[in-house]
Amino acid sequence: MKLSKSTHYALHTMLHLTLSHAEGHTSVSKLAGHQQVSTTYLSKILTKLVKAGLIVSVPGANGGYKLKANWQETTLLDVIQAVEGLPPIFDYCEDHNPSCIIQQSIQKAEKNFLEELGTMKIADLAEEARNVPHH
Amino acid sequence: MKLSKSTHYALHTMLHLTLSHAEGHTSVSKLAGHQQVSTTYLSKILTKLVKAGLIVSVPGANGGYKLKANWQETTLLDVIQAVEGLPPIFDYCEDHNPSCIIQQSIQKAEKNFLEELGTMKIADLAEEARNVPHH
DNA sequence: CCTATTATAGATAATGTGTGTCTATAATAG
DNA sequence: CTATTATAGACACACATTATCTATAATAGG
Ligand code: SF4
Ligand code: SF4
Repeated sequence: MKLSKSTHYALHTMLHLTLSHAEGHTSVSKLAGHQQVSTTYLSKILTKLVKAGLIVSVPGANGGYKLKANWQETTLLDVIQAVEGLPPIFDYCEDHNPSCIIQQSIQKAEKNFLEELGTMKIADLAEEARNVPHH
Repeated sequence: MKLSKSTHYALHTMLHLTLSHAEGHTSVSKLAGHQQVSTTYLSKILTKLVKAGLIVSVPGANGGYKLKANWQETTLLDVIQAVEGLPPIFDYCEDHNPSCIIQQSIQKAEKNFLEELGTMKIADLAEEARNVPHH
């Protein structure tokens, strides 16, 4: 029961891209500079965000990454699922008995958890982060 | 982001012990017989439940496991935390910046998730399971 | 064009965790 | 005393995560 280190990198990158959105593209080397992660490893994670449609990439000189068109709508859930794939939290159960009370109970809690993450917009977090020192 | 297979075994065992609570102790070999798991492996998981105080063990002939005294209060959260340890879902963050907005947001959702699991009593699940075919 | 820059993709390795087995020990009932 | 049962430790295995290295493709600018 955890969120991976990769997800942590992705969330920080999304927060940074949102805060510096007006400045155009940002290269992976600059994005990695804000965290303790290599450029090659971070680039693999960012490619997942690109394929999920959360950010846009431009190769070549002066290229890099920027947020997608309607970036204001992106939520924590979008980023988490882009990196980790679709859940499920209750890993072992392969849905082979829909009437099972254990499965039902955990999936109910899981659903609420994901829905709450789906209401948390990166743009809102960035707005709050402007007012607070960050490391 | 997942719950382990061991947790699955633990939940099924707790459900079974609750359903057959009137019958006294049950040996690990019988409990393992209801699932596809070896006795030695399941016994390690059950020992965690014993140390967490959720069940009681008696060694020796005619020994086995039974639920603790006020077994009606045990929740899904109790079982999960007994097996997996205390969370955290957001693994990488070691609490080193309480003002971080990412940490705050995820911990808020996590707190609600755990609280919901804390309201789900095994005894209630067992009561519902009596009315439904189970595999 | 040519070159520097940048993203992408593949192969590969290191690490850690979950899963599982085997064996030995301790405790209890009869 | 013996059979039964829980507990504990050592160990092995599979798998996912993390990470590095290298090669390739695409773009900007001269
Ligand atoms: S018994 Fe229930 S929880 Fe276990 S695998 Fe089947 S459906 Fe899932
Ligand atoms: S920056 Fe925030 S989320 Fe990342 S490790 Fe620090 S406190 Fe945790």
